[in-house]
Amino acid sequence: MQSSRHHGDDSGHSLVFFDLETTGLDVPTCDIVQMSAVCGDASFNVHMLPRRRMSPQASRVTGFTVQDDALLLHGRRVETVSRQRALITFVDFVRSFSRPVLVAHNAFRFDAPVLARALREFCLQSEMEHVLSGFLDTFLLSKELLGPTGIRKYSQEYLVEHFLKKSYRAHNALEDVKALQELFHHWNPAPSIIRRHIFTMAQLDDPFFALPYLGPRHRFFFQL
DNA sequence: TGCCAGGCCCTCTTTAGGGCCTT
Repeated sequence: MQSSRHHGDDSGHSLVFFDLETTGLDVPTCDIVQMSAVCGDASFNVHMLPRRRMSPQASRVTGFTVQDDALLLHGRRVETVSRQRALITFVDFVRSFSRPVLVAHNAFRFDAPVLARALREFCLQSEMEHVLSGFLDTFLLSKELLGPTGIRKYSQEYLVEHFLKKSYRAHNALEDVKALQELFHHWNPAPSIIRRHIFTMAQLDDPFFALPYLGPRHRFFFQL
């Protein structure tokens, strides 16, 4: 039975902001090294040792390196849990909320498919699908929400600086999710816009699902 | 050892190229 914890929007969804730090940007092959989430005051944060080496670019951006089978953050060892344990506890965290939606910046292209692949490896995808109402991509949502305002840059770091007038430790997953939650509450988008941008894990593998995210030209084409 | 993507969008476009977003 699910708990009734609810920190969400007016449509009854709990918005669980999440972020992954990984060994690189290659969605089909990268490994997760940090997984963080926040929903209201509840937070989740685990580190895990990657199987593949960190790309130099990812190390430079995140500060994570691997040395002697230990994960280091800016040269300091951080505690890790097994990848399976990390994913099981994450599913449990998500399960503790009412009608949870996992929210991330660029979730559709990056965080959601990387998470789905990791869950699939440990046969946890169907369990997560059962628990989860869907994903929400704040990158795509912000384009619709802010496009008419003339904003031309949609990186999370820029949006946080622009709207919240502050900088933060970007690329630390826990700091990223806290900033994203604050940014989202600052925007306070209408439930209708939120609902329009929610997608399920199954839809990640559905080529036709890309339709709602296609640009005006494509949308016009399909309306013909 | 050494290096690393992909798909959409925009425009000085469509016989293309470059930028963005995530690490």
